[in-house]
Amino acid sequence: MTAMIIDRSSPIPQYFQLQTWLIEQMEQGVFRPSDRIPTEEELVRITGLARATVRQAVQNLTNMGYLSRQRRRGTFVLNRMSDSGRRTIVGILVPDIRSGYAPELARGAEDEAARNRHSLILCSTDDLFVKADLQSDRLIEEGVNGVIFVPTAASDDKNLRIVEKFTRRNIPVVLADRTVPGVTVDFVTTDNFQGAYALTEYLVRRGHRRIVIALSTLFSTERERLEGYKKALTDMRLRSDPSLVFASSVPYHEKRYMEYARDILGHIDSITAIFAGHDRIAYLFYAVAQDMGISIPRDVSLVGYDDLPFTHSHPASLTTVHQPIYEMGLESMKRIMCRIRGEGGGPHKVVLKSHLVERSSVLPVRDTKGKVSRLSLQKEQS
Amino acid sequence: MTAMIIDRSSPIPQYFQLQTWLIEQMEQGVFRPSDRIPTEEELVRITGLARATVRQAVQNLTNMGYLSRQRRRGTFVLNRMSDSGRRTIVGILVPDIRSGYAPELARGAEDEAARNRHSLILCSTDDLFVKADLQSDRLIEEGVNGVIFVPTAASDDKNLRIVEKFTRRNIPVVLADRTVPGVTVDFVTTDNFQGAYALTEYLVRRGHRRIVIALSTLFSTERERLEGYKKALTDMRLRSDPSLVFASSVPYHEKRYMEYARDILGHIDSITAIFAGHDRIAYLFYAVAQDMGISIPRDVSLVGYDDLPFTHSHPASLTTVHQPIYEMGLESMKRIMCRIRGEGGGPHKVVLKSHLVERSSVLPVRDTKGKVSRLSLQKEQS
DNA sequence: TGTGGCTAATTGTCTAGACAATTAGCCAAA
DNA sequence: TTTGGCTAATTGTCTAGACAATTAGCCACA
Repeated sequence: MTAMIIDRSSPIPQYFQLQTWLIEQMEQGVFRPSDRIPTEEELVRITGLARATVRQAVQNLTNMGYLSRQRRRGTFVLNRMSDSGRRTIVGILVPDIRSGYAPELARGAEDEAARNRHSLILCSTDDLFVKADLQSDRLIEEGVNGVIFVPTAASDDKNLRIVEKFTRRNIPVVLADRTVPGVTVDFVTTDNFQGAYALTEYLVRRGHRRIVIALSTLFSTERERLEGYKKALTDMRLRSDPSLVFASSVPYHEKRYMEYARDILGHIDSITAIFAGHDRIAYLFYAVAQDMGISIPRDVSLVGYDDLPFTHSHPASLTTVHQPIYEMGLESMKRIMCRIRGEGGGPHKVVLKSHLVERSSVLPVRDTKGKVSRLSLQKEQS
Repeated sequence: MTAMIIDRSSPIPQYFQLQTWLIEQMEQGVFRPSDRIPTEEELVRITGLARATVRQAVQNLTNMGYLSRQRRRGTFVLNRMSDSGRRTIVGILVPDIRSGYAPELARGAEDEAARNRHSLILCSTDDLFVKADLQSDRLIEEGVNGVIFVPTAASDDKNLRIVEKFTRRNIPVVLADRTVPGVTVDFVTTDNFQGAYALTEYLVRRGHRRIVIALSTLFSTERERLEGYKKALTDMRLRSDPSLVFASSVPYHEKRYMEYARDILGHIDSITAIFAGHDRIAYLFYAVAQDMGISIPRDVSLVGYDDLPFTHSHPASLTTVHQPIYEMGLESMKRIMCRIRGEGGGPHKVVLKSHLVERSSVLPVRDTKGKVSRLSLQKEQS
């Protein structure tokens, strides 16, 4: 006979014990999808319980979607995998679905979600804490199973509060792109330090010595890029001049950053290259330069960061660092799904590789601004 | 005493009769949210049923979310309204969240949804019927309350099938931007005919006579634009030359359309302006023209349609027609919400106004240019 | 071959009870 | 005031049965 299924002395209700046993049998493949399980009468014989008790257990499992009952035919195991997998909803909190890399990120997450019959709820935060806060309440009400969160431009503290709102409710969170110091959840980013290092190195090797960097220090990504820039300079025996660092403490804002650009391009005599914190900033430089009658790259070289999609079709093609944003969305969703499936363990850190894309916004230095370029000029002349 | 609640001779199960009665009491406000309903024992007295039967009824209602039970305290009526009102989810099916106006559209829909505590599930179809079909199945499984659908590049028939899938299940659908002939649901679009008419008129008034139009006839929007273009020409006493109409039957595809562009720009002598079916096509013309050493607008004028966001920052600023895409998303969501709230009536047709945005991709034609080109064309033909 | 009715298996509905577990609220003791 | 225990109310669990409804599959009959 079967081993004792029901422990009558246990404080756990007997119908519940039977339920658990039935689920176990299904999970271990003893009862497989579309199999018929024992009839109520048989279960009464097997367990020694009253039929009403057996019935309670079976009825519950039916309500929970494990079983399906048909008069006269019996009770059958449903394929719950596909069913429970289907009801998964993941929220994605991005600054603005219209701008930057958000569309690419969302699409990566969406594709991975679709592959697994999950759905993606879209939330734009406009990089504001208040909006993120409201949106996260809504997601919680909606009963999402997980969240992909691009931290806002607010303080670390506030971002942390958002994350905790979810984790307190056992809703897994993955930070995408930007991270928050002190956070204990999974995150997926790219190697911003390495990328910026390579980009700076690229400029220096082409004779650039006075490279302005313009970005916001509000985000971990741009902070890392700044560090990469500094490290590359010191590694190449160049002092990183603080007057060349335009580190704003406000997030990207077209009007505002346009003024920075105007300011920087106003001192064009003292610089040879501009490292824009990301492509949108770079395009602002293009626009402002055109206004001011400055030619890129003839008068000054420019590099960006991100490799946003329209970079390709843009007639003035920008040398930049390609970030695998789509893959970042994909990986974020993969991590969320692992967590939803119940994977434990400390926070995972996924760092994706980015790579330099050489286009035509950088020229080697040819004038009297740098020693190396003077040498190369002499060579060309001779 | 209360009227007879249970009809013991009815074939309707008695627990079910009790259930129905309880729901009625709640809906009629006899038992109101957070009220305590009679205890099982009291219900036994009232109905004359066995406690197990009463229990079955109450338990079912608990499972269905009508009631909440607490040991020793009693059974309480839940506020089901707020619960079901909040659970509104709307799906949005766009070609690709990364491209064209999809981000703007999604954001409009999202903002309107957020204002009403609704959520938006994002689905990209890649303009393919098969994907749209799969995604719509998923949305139905997810139990969405409404759908915003941008018809795919597939046949009208297939798009209709997608729409019907939802309507058969009483899920309201709004078509956004593109419509499908013969469809009987609400739709929101812009006045493509008027916009194209105005744009063509604008070109003609600047002396352009030979205006190539390049677009796909797959979508209602572009078909309407083509009609607007033709009407404007005939209204201005110009014959619309079929050889100037490049109407492709395939959807936008970079490589493919690049060849069209190359082809058209190869015959630049016989034309003075190009009307690109939408901005992305226009940007292809920029790129190809640059390749071929052709200057826009000096050698040929160019107009687009849509006014995609990056139009602004693009250094070669395109004269185009601004479509209120954000508002389109907003209005689509508003219509869906009306339908979800149960508003009846025939299909609503919302047409938003677009307007011409004059930038610098068009130059007036000097008389000689028109004449010369006409002559050269005649030579070629003879 | 098809048809209609019978039978037995199975789940669905229901009764009449018993005892268990939880806990709000009261009351007495510290 | 706080603490701890008691009590009664209420839902939770369980038994042992009965009859109802549905229907797959068989069998007999046309």
